[in-house]
Amino acid sequence: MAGYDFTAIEKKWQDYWEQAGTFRQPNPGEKDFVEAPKLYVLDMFPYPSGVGLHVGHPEGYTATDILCRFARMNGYNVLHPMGYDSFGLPAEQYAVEHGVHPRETTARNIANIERQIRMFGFSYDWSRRLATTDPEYYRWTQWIFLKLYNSWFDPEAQAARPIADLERKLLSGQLVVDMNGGVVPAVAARRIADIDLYGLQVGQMKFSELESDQQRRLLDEYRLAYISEAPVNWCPMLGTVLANEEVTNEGKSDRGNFPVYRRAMKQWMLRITAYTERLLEDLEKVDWPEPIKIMQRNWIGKSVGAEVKFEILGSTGVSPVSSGVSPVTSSFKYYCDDSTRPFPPLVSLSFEGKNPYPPGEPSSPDLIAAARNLPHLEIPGATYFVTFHCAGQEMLSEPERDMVMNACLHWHGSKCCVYAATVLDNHVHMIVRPLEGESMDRLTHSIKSFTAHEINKSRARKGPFWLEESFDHIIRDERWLSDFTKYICDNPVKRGLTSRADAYKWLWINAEELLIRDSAAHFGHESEEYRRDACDTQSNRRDACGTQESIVVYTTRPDTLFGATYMVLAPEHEMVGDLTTREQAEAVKAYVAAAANKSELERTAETKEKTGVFTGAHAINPVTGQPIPIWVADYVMMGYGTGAIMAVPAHDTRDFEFATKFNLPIVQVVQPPEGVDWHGYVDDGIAVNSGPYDGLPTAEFKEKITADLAAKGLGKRAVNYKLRDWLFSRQRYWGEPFPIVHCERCGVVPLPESSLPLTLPDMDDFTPASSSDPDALPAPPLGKAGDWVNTVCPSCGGAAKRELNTMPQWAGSCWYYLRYLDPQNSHRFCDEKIEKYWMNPGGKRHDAARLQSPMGTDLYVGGAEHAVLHLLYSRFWHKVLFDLGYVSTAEPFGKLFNQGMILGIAYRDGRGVAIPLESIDFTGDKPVHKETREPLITSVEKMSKSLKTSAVNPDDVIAQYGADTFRLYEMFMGPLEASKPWNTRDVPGVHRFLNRVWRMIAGDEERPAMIAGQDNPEVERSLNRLTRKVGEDIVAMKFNTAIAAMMEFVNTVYKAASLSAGQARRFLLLLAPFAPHICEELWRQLGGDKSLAREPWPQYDEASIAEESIELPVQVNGKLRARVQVPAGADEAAMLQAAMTEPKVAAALEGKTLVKKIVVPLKLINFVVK
RNA sequence: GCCGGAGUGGCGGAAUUGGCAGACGCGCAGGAUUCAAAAUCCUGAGUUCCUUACGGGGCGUGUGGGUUCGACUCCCACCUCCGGCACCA
Repeated sequence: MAGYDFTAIEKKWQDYWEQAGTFRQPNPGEKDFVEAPKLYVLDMFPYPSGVGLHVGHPEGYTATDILCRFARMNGYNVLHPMGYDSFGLPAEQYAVEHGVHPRETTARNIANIERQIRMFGFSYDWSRRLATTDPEYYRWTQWIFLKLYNSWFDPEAQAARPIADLERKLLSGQLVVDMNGGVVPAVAARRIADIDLYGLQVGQMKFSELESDQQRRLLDEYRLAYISEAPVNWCPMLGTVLANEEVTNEGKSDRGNFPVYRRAMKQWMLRITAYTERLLEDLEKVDWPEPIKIMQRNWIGKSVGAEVKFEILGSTGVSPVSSGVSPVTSSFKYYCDDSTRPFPPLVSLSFEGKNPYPPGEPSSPDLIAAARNLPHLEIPGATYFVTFHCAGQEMLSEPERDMVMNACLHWHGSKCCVYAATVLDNHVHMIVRPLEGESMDRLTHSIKSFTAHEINKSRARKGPFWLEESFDHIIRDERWLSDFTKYICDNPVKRGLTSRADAYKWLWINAEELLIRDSAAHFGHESEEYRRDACDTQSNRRDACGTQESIVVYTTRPDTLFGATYMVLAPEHEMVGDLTTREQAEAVKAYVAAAANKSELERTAETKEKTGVFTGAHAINPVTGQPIPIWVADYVMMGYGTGAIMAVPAHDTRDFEFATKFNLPIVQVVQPPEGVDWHGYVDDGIAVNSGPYDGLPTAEFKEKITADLAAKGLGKRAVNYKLRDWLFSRQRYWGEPFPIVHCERCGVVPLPESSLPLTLPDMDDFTPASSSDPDALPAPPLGKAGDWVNTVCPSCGGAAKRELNTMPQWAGSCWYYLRYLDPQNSHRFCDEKIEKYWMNPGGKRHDAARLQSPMGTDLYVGGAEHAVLHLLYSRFWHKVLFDLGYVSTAEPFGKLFNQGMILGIAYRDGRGVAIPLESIDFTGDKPVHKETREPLITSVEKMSKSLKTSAVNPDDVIAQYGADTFRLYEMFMGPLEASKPWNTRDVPGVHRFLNRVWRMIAGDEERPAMIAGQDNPEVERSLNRLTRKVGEDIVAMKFNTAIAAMMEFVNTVYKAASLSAGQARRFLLLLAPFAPHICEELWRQLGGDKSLAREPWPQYDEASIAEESIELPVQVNGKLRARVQVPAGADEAAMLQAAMTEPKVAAALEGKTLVKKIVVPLKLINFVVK
């Protein structure tokens, strides 16, 4: 296509801008910095792949460039940088395949993509260019990691604080350690009785009393970056673990489509979950497209519901044959034909069936499970059988068990009498009687606290030790006790019960039998009042101790509790083993093993068909008192809620399917609206079959039952999130190394900041281990760099090994917008003052805020594919930096704009084969194949190389039409946010427009330019209107209509065939942001002596836009009948007059009754007639 | 399945947010220029019916209903396509 010489012009002006430094933007503090309102316009930086630039990239880049050029002409200081997200898997894979070092391929790819980006003439400040692979860049990525590592999330402040603050608070006693290893505020005990021997609330420990090693471990549990052994997505083919986000729906790796398995592995995690609430709340502060906000909210997945406790019933052969109204008042019958007891039973019970306690040493799970069935009661003067679980990190060693046992045996004196104690499988079992005035409730706390203290004092280099989860039971028969005492006395090992097998079995069986008799007798005659007291005591204790004798479920529908007819545990649930009966053991074991071995793919592929297996155990529905079976099924996941559910088949689709398949009872508890079947009805309704709650609407019911359950200690309000902590390590070479060493003596040790950057070692063999075996172990490539791996510990100077994992690709992109602010700074990731200037609104001009956003970058443009991951991760890092005082805004990106995807058009024949453009005849209504004349189907699809017709290479388009045409075409295609097809056949249209502009101002061989000596009045009005329109459209990012308006203007000029040089110049300024090269050239031809990039944006004259007369549409009964000309200032009467006298209108009104006259001033008139 | 977004000429799309549907561009047709073509310039066109013509009427924004003097725009139900999430209790 003939026309102006865009190739030469574009080269000329790109060189000019580069040499003149036209777009270099000085920072505050630099000598050529000028005080002005700021505008920070950010593009999502590209990943420099080997393929080069895609047509999608320049779409967003052109949009931001237009806005930036517009802002400069409006007097803003504009920050508009570009860089490269150059670490990552594809670069490494490409390098592996081609046997070239990723550093080389990355450098090559960057060079190519930068050449392409520069061809477009974008007004980037190239002096701020960065690459995430540059050691001077990732030095600060590592630095931020250290900040994460050295911080914790202070729940009181709801913010990140240095970990040193936590340590200080713990050492000062402001915070103490509770029995679960949690850090809690030290509250003043309400009663003296709640304080234990060491002045703490019962069940708490002072941090300072812990070994230094234990202290360190405790602190590690609170860091924002921590190592955790958690189930992760392991991809053996890629030889790396992947984030959830990098695994596809089909359970394959995002890259390469390899199978991914769930495996427990030690990995670095970032505690993003600490920020869920703030990540959610602060979405209100930013100007983002609502759909993107919704996607982020969905990803975080907050739901409000309740946790409900279900008591477990019968597991080790003890099963109820009848049950009462509540677990507390249930009565039991047991059978037992054990004849090996050393002492005869003191109470006769009816024994049926077989022996639940087979010969041999009973295991702790057996005992615990049995204990769970027994009621908790607080009876004055009773003797108790108590079981504690030792919650240390490892199994106790033999000497430690003795230590614990002795500690328990010697725990007596003023408060209680300890008859016996033993330790078995990390469980402590004791027989204790509180002395007068003491309650067992308080005693158990003291015992825990005391014992833990004693043990922790003497344990070295092991994790902290706690006692938790007590099960205490009453032994009240004095005669039995004396027999027992006699037995102990007769025993060669006095009181110690070290011949555990016999002594223990004896102890247990008798204790249980006595207990049963006691309870039965007790409930036979106790008053209601006493029963309530017992209940209260029970629930209080559970709150304080945590419970293992019950299963806690999370539900968003506590209102359907009466319809919970069974329970389901996730296969990974820790209680599955304990619960399962011997009869079901095989089946459950097999099922759990199978679930663990399934890849994600297999597990999702089976969505259609529910699977599961019965554990043999039952729980008690807390509101109906009915026993319900406990199942294991993989449709319940360990990672969400508590890993256990109450199943309400009547009102949950999945439970309904499951119950139908396994023939479980389905009970309706919600009444749907008229005509709707209640089977599987999941929406709100009216409660039925729900006892006292019948008739309540769902929402109200939820509130009420949650409160009622809480009052009884059976549940509480709970909030859950789908968001999980961020798996932050990869077993790859091409990523940021962790600034961490592992020292045998000191454990995990961070490098000092002064030693950064920790650069990647130069390696010849950086290939990751690849295997098809799901059980292959990760072998990070860095492990092969021996010299690099072996180092000294910065803390003790001893031998240490470096962390072998690298950071994921997201790391570098989490903060690059901050580095652009001050990219050369070698002392700080970014200067404080500079950060404040660019990240906060401000500037002297009154209209500065027109383009600015309230915080962070003023505009961030990129594809919606980053709607969750990158944007969530960045916000998280930014908030941590904000909490620690390194940045001044709560959010990084004030305004976000998502460009739509550019699709390709493919023409396919009947068989679905894509036909190349050359073989298509477009002359008819429908495209047909040139040879076969077969009609072709036009389909719009994602661009890919396989669709011959749809893949577009920017290089080719620019070579043929130039950058200005490319820019203009992509902006003219449609709204920026919409997905739209690239149609190569439309490109010449905008090119033609630019040629028309050229001929209009510069002329060509055949025709002179249209420049006249004076303003053309018609052109003037049109130009004023255009000036307003283009300004408004740019601010609103409606570039397509701005371009259409400019085309209209040019058409007007062609009709008028003249415009003045001044008018031409004003027009060029309007077009320049869109098509800068041609405008610069024509500007020069019209006498400009420098770039127009900083010429003031043209003003328009409001008065000259107004038309003298307007055309008024006239409707009759809503149908357009005519148009009349009225003066612009016409009043209502004049408009009506003009309308009614119009012949066609008059004809339509003829003989009809005029009912109503609608007059919209200067817009329209409508007559309503009958 | 759930959550978003979108359906307007042969095609990409426009419509001041309830007031002239189809701006602008592609493609198409006709004309001018040319020996001819390309390029360029001008003109035409949603569709259908009546009319030789000039003109004029009907129908038209995925489908069906509703609100309104008036609906591409608001409400209800449904269909199709695109994107995201997906056994999240």
